Amino acid sequence: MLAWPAIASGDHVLVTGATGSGKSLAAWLPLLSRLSPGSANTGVRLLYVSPLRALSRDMAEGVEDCLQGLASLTPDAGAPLRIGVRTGDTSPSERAAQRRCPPDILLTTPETLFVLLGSRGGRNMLRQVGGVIIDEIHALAGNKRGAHLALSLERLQQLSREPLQRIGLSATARPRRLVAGFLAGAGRSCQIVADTRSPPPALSLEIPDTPLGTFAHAGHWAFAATRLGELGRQEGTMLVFCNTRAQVERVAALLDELLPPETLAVHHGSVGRQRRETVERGLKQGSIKVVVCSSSLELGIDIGMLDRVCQLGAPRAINEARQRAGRARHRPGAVPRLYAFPLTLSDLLDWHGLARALGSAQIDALRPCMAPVDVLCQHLVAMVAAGHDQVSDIHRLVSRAYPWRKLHRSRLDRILIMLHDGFVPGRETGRGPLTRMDSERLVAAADAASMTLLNAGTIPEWFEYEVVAAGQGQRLGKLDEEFAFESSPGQILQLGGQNWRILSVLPGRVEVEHAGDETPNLPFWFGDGAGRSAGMSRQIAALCRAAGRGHLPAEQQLANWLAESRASLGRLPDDRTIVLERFFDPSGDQHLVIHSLFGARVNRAWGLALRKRFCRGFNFELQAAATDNGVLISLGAVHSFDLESVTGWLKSDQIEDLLIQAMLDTPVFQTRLRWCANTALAIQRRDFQGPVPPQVQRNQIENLIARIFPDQLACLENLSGDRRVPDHPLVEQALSDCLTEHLDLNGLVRLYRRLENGLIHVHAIDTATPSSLAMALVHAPRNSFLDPAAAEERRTRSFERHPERMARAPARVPARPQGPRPSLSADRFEQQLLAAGYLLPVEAERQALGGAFLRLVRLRLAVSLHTDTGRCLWVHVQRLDEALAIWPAARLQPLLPAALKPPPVDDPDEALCRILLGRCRLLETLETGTLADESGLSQACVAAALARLRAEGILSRREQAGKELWTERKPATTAAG
DNA sequence: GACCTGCTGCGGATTG
Repeated sequence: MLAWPAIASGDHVLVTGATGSGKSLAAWLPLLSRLSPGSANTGVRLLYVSPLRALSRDMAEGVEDCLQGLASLTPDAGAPLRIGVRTGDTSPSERAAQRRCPPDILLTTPETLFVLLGSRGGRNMLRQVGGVIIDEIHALAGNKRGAHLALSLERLQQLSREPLQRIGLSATARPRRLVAGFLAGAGRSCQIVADTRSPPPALSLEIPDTPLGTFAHAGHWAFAATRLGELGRQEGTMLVFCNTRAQVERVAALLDELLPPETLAVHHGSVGRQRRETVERGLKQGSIKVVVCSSSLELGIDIGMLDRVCQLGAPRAINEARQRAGRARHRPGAVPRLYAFPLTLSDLLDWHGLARALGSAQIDALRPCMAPVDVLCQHLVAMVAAGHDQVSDIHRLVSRAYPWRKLHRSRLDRILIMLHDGFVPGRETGRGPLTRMDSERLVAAADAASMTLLNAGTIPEWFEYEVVAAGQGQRLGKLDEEFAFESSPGQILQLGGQNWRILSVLPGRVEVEHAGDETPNLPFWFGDGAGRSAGMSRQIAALCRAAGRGHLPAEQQLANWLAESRASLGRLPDDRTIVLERFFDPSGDQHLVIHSLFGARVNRAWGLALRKRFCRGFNFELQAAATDNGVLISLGAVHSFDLESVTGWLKSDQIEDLLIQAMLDTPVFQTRLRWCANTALAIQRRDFQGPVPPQVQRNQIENLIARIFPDQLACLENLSGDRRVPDHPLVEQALSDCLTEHLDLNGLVRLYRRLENGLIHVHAIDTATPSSLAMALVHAPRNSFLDPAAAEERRTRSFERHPERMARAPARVPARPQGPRPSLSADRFEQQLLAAGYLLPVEAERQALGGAFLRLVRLRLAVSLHTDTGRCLWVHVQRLDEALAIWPAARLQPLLPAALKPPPVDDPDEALCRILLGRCRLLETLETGTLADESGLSQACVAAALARLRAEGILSRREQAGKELWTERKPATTAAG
């Protein structure tokens, strides 16, 4: 194994390799062999940090076995090495024992390491540490949790009397240099040992008999359940991954009847810990055969060797697919197999993108997490409380941590001033200082140390209701605050695959009892959706580009769908193409879809920025939604714009400012600010009494906002122009989190630069009915909405309410004039004349209707209109008001009595639009030059009216042989599926 | 008519 010499050399080493490649052993063995057994025990010498408590626990057992194996080889080696696990689960008595007599090897989590560094006893334990293993480092390197760990490692390095060797383990780590830099710290070198021999997982696509569509039908679900039941009844164990907790519960309910009793279980983040551990044990021992789970069983904890892994829908990232597939046949050399259950056409496309990525060994790149202020605050308070009192020493230490390698001293000073001010400059209110400057020395507040220990870590808090079994007090799981709030006693709910009857809903707590087989409600949880990864999006876009060039996938349904989409849009969106599609709904509202395959974080940013721009341009709050495949903007009928100009409304250098203003209006900003304030210790999540209740924390965040950011809570009517964002490190951090985590600002700016440089092509098309790609956005789920309007208030709902033809006011519906009725043929001619606006004599003669016209003239229902440019047009008197507005100098023949001659309408532009629309309906296709010529109007005048009709979505334009052709768009129907 | 956002973490030191 290549890792051994690298680790034995004493360098920092990053070891990457597929799950089951033996990289754990490769890291542990050289380090264990170096620890001399039986030496005087003075402290921990080898530290292991994993992102999961359960992983540390499992690993301790594995290392114990390994040590016993080594001991049997060298029986006279003296006292065995002692192993300890320290996490939040460790009992107080065990903690005390570890302090008195530290183990040689300690396995822990990043948060507990921070806590240990924050106490005198913990620091004493850690002074001898010479090596640290960071497991599953990819789960930490790109986020605040990892940045937090990076500072802990620097503090550990300074504490330890030994040079600290760092070993990182990862299944997937890219960019490797970033992860290696993160592991070693600034200015230190790191060897990289990569095992690239892992075979790509095999995919089994499980496609239902009924064709897939935009949505999953009941039949598709039934197919998936039946097939999962078949697979589940086979020999061996099986995992079924779903993308949401709600979906896990739903699948479990469907599978329940298809599998032998007691062999099915549920595992996700809102199932109680005790139940989850029971499920993990049952799976490992084989008593439970099928577990339906969310990503809670994705990372490395030991659940034994699984025979089959299934995925409902499609994973949202390449690494996710790889990790999940790796759960099957978890042993070296075996090819993992993943049973894929696409439920929609878009899932099918995703799986083909994933197959490309897996086949070509692509993995998702981590995004670096740079210098988060809130994380630094937490460490600064802990460091000062632990006795660091010189700013220059602290600056030196902090800037060795990779995320802060560029930290400027003035920036650090500013943050220390904020802590000195108790987060609110120049105010007596708020909490007092956590640390203060006392004649060149830093001094911590009396409660600073305990605050850091009680509020360690960066994982944000979702205010959830605890579900508790009445009487026994057993914690069964958690419910979303909103779901719990809407629940009432007597209702049945399903949680963890079991049914519970609600007995009472108390603040923060729902008491339940077992509820047998009654039909339950399925809970919902509002989480944060990361969206599809950039790497996976690129694969899908590349696949679409190939399809656009005729290289359609072999899978027939997918090929048909892509071909059909290309036919209706004219082009498929891909990595170099954005397609703009506009259509009307049956009530006449306009909708714009930007087909952009760059993923939900880019599209969310795009939608919000456009929404802000529209809002300013039209003074109109419009509805919008964003998914991984596009943006939907719903407008009223009144707003007209040129479709091609849409991308030009934003400029790459204005996007950031627009998005800042857009984000300030959303609840996401307040939540992110609360998370930052929690991490920075500005607002405590826990105190000596236990968790601080949600309503108290919410009040505190409002108070904090009122002091540092009064504009944010001000009445909107008192504000004009942009809101001024205060110069406050926590506000800056919260905004940065909004723009780079919730949204992908940089991704959108890069996309816009490519648009502006012509590297991305824009294709615009007006469609009569939404394309099937657009239908996915028309029916987008509520988690994709970018505005506060509720699901029942969406403009897109008119597609469900009005299956009949698109309602568009006809150009004119004239009342029948009084008087003698003409003959039948004359009647038909009269209708045509009314509808057409005007007819050319040659057109009427061609139909031998000259006689019909003369009869109408005799009845004083029609006239010839001679324009001042010498054209002759036949016009019905009912439309003479419009005609005279357009041709005010025209001469009528025969002359009409004044009483019969109407005054011209007020709006000649509108009149021309109506007349031209009539011509268009008569002739089906119009050409600009011909129209100008026959009417005697200037080409510019005609073109302006046609453009207006197009902007309103009534006409569509195409070019043919250098000519501009116009047709009326067909009415929309409710195309679905 | 359907589809309806993942997971991970969490006192110490002393007294009675």
